[in-house]
Amino acid sequence: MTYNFNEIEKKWQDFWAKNQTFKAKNDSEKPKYYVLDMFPYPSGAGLHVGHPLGYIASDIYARYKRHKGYNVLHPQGYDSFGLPAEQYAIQTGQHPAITTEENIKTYRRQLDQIGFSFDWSREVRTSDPSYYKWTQWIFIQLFESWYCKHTDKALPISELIEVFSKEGNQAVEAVCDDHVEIFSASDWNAFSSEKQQEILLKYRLTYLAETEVNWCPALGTVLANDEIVNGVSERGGHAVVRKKMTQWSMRISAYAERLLQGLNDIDWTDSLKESQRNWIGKSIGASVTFPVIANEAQQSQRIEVFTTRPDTIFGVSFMTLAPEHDLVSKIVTDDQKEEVEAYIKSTAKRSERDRMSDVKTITGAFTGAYAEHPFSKEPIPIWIGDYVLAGYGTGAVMSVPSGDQRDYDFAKHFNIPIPNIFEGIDISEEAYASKDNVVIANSDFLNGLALKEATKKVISELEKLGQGQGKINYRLRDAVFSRQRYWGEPFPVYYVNGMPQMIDKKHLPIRLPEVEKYLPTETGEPPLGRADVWAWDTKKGEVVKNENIDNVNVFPLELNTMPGWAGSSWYFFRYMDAQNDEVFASEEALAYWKDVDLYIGGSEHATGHLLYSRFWVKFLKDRGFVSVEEPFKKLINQGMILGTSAFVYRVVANSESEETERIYTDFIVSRKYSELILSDSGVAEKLKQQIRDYYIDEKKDEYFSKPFIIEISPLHVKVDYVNTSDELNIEGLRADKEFGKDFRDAIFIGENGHIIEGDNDLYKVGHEVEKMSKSKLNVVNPDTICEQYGADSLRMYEMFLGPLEQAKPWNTAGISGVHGFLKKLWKLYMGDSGLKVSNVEPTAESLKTLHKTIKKVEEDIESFSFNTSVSTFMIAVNELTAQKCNSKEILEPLLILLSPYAPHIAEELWSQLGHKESIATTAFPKFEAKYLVESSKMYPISFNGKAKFTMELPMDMSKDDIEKEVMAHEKTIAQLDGRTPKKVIVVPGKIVNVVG
RNA sequence: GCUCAAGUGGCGGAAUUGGUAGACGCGCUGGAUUCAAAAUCCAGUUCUUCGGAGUGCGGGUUCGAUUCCCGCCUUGAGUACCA
Repeated sequence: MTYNFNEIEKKWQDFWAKNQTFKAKNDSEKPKYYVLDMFPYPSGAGLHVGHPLGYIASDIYARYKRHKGYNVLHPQGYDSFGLPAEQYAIQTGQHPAITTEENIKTYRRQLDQIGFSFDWSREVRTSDPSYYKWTQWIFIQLFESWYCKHTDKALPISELIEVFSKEGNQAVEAVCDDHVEIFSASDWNAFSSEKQQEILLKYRLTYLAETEVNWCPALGTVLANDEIVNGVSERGGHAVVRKKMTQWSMRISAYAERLLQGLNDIDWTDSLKESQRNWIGKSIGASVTFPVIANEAQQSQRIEVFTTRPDTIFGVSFMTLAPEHDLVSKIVTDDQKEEVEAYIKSTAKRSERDRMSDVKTITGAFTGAYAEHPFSKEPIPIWIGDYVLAGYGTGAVMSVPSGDQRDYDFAKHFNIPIPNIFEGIDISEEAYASKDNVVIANSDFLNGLALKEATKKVISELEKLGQGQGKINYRLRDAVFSRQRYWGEPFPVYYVNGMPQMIDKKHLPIRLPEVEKYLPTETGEPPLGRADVWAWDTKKGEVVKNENIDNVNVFPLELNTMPGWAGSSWYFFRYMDAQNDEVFASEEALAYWKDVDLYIGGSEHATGHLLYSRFWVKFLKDRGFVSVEEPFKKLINQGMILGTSAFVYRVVANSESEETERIYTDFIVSRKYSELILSDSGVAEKLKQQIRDYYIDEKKDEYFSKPFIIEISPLHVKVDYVNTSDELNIEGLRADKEFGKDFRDAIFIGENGHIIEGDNDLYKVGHEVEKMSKSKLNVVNPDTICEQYGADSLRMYEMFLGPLEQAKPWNTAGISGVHGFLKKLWKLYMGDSGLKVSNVEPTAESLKTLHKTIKKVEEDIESFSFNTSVSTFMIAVNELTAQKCNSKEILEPLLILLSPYAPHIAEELWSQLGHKESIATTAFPKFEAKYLVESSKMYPISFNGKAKFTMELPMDMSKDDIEKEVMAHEKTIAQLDGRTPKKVIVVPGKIVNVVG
């Protein structure tokens, strides 16, 4: 009987599905364990071998935990709202729901064929109304909450309204918009409803406000900070500009400190925690107010700045405002007006990207106005400059050129004085930005103080003046929550007199309306502006036709949709109770499953999904909907699997006289030959002649008759046409549907310089390790691998490649190793005539092999070192084969060890051994140390730390006896060559080292 | 610039309470089997001037360092005028 993996794998996948082997129970006596993979977005391209890496690792762990007696929740679903499906819809007119459905089918088929132990009865899709009903519900909860600083948690907005109506807002300590007006209870009660709603928006955890946003014209939508990479959109790489728009925002800044502190209690990698810490960006300093010196035409104004170095306040020689700062237009003098306006115009034109890529050019303008120094009362010129960001702090800085390099450069450029306030520090070349060895000078009452004391002193003096206090600032900004797109969750919001109103929870879900096109309207409204049935009837409690809008009972609905991270910020709770229609998950389910014990996914979600999820969970906890503070107890980032790209080398002729005149020839040379051409002029001449001869009858002949230089242009080719020896399948390449036509006329020159006709020469490709992607033509499809080697081989090979967290290149050739191992394993159990396993007593040797394997595999799984257990299995099978072991007592437990890694073959052999039940919940074998006890040890004998030979000595031999034995050994005498050793180190059970 | 991670054969990688560096696999070489091929099996495979040398480089601690300490270099990832 041979190992027919295709048949076996299909058989067991069907068995698991039919018997619901992996269905998790919500009421179990067993301890719970929740293993989760990051939500996949079902893209049209399907899976490549890089995608399942994390899924395989989590599946191994989930299966292992079942063997260890846990009730395991291991679900899967789809983050199915998103940009790619919508972009495709725009191009083809196809409804995104249809493409999404098709893509999900492909994903499901691909996932199934790898043999994952998912509980599919709990599948969720973010684009499913029964799911986004609860996303909308959470949004409403956020709207109906505010953040109380006093209790440090979110509270219902009704409690805030009660306080307002009883005592106004003077005593309220809330996280809210800056500059909220102070009012009394009687003021509040006298306000109109609109006014009250306007005020409440400044307190709500999700609020509508005009904010400066990142607008991406190409995608027609705003983007959150984490959706922008290097100044361009993460998806598609389009330009992003700054724009003021009215948008929904999430007051995540309220949770900055808790998000930061919570990192200390979770088991995540340091690098991931570090990125979140940087993203939150806590800095401790002071806020300082500088009055603007008023001239007769202007009202008195104040500039508030944030600084981390209040101790350097006497070093301030100018102030700088961001060009967008509100105050600029109010303080600019008539003389400077023209210059300032011109400067603002020129900076507004620069995109975010330009501004970032060009940090060296110093630009700015003087406003003509002056501020007054809090202590010296000296006038300080106020400048504007785009090195000051409107979005950070207050958008204004007190510039201390002696202590900050950017201020220093700005001052040098505009000839502003640079007063030195550091004792014994030379600042003639650069600023002294270090916080070490600071002694303040030329600073009145701060003279002679070190940083810490000076900071303390200056803050207390500022407080006395009422011009400042200690302050903590966070870089974390409130997150923009509106997207001007179609394929996302609709907001459960309608507008009365321009004020947003929540639709009552009982009417949820508010379903996405139909539109005829997925583009913005002609007037620039989002795609939902095209819907005809998109108005809210408050009487009927349903969505009705727009024509019914009367602004009395029927009102317009919100036209924006929610961003991709809305649905993914809470999905892990839905898996606990996926079918519930009454609540997002029942109390019992939430109480049983609590949180995710193990979360595996990519590090690209560090500052997006993983931060937003933590924020929503903290909020849900504050409001009593869940009991956990953090969603993901342990998190592992799997490393990327890189692709091995293949290159052919096209010959390019470049005119000797005019360097820009390049012609791509039809000649494509092999790897080795391409190097030869560049290094050996003789070979190059020969090729030139071949090219001239070839084009002799063509128009290009004229070009090639003149002298030209040969260059080589590497070109990606599909890795599908390259075999394990790097040889290119030329005929296959020419027949390729997509790229074949590019090579139909190509002339291939092989390794030995011959034009390839038949098998007279070989064409070899070059290769390079790059990210696996469609555009680099280096994707390897798991379907092909499963077909040729089987899912078990794929699973084991993905693990065998290297440590889970590290990036590593894929090389299909290497899979023969693990595939050969599985065949060898099969042969250990199955002979030509069937099962070879019997009830014979195992040998001590076999028991030792088994137990050291149990020990190692268990340790490896616990430490997520899956690559080393694959080696361990190989060693075990090699040893047992050599021992000719066919004892059931050995081979049966071995299958349980293997089953998390290669579940199909394990199930098959398990049933061959006579079991009727699945191997999935069989108890993990128990390691027994007694089988590993050794009576002797092969001691390595070292001389000055270098091992020279080994000696077998009893384990229980004393140190002295070992030394005597070693010294008496003939090889020792030969090594020493008559010398007397200074010292002999004997470490029993380890090593002997002879020194001297 | 800052933060984090990582540098070991031709390749993926193994070994860290400091104790025989290169497990396991790929590839390669030779052999067996075969008419031949595939498959399978066996042997070898860090370099070497055969003394030794050797885990990115230079120091240090130690009887002994891939492992610990100090200083550099390189690569990758993230972040970036954050006051």
